[in-house]
Amino acid sequence: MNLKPTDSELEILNILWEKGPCTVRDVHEVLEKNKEAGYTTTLKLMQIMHEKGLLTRDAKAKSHIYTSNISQEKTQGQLVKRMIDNVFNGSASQLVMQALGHHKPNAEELDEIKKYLERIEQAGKQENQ
Amino acid sequence: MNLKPTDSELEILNILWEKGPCTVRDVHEVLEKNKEAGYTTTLKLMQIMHEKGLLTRDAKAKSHIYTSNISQEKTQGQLVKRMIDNVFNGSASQLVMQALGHHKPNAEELDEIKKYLERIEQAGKQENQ
DNA sequence: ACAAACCTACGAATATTTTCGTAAATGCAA
DNA sequence: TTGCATTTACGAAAATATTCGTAGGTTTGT
Repeated sequence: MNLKPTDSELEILNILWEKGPCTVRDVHEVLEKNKEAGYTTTLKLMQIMHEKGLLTRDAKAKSHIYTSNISQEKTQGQLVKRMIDNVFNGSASQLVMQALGHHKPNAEELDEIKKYLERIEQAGKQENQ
Repeated sequence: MNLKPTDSELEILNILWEKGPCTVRDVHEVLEKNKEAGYTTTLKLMQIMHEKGLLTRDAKAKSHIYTSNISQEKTQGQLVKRMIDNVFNGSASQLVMQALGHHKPNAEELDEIKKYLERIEQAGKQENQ
């Protein structure tokens, strides 16, 4: 699936990824904390997302229950890939540097990243033997 | 300046960042390599970008010469920040991992990233003394 | 000077996203 | 059952992005 969720759609996906299956009301209440929005606006958005295949829904209950139909990881991956291509001319490491420069990771995150790098490095050496 | 260039605008900005000041024709010829597009479409886009303040232009020459009015670094930074907030729930390191996972950096890039990380780490230790 | 080529400005059509009002259906409580 | 609250479906307005045609001006070559 070739995905390009809009900003509004992403807001909804984030809620569903975090909270799991939700009614429109559930989602709407979370959205309302951060911004003005009419209930039917949220409803319509989720209906459209359903049409697009971004969400599945269970209509058995009195209120329909929506679930994200795309994985958070895959979506993140595709958006990152798009950004590398469109904004960083294909250079993933440039993106990495920008991300690190802007938002310093804490010690724990640093460790995680370093381990990840070492694994990549080891794999690279293997290939060159 | 609060920036949110669209995909089309980003294509044009990328060209201007790489080639420096350009006429509409210059930009259009590069765009044409990768996609179908009418000349007046490119013209209109660049005019709108000029209105928005994304581009400056010199109308002295027979053909106007456009220049990006926003820095590549700053724009990249803002887009990365937006992605961290909207897609990775504020976690820069998650974005980093995704980026590294998708596009393995070569040895040189790896070195660069590791040095960067070490600098961050040292700075962090200083703070805790 | 004349025509061909090129450039800008501008309006408008098209597409997409976001928002909301209204009507119909459903569930619930008195 | 009757009325109120909630939900869905749907159409359409509003906002934004993209595309292109046409008119009018400038430059260039002959």
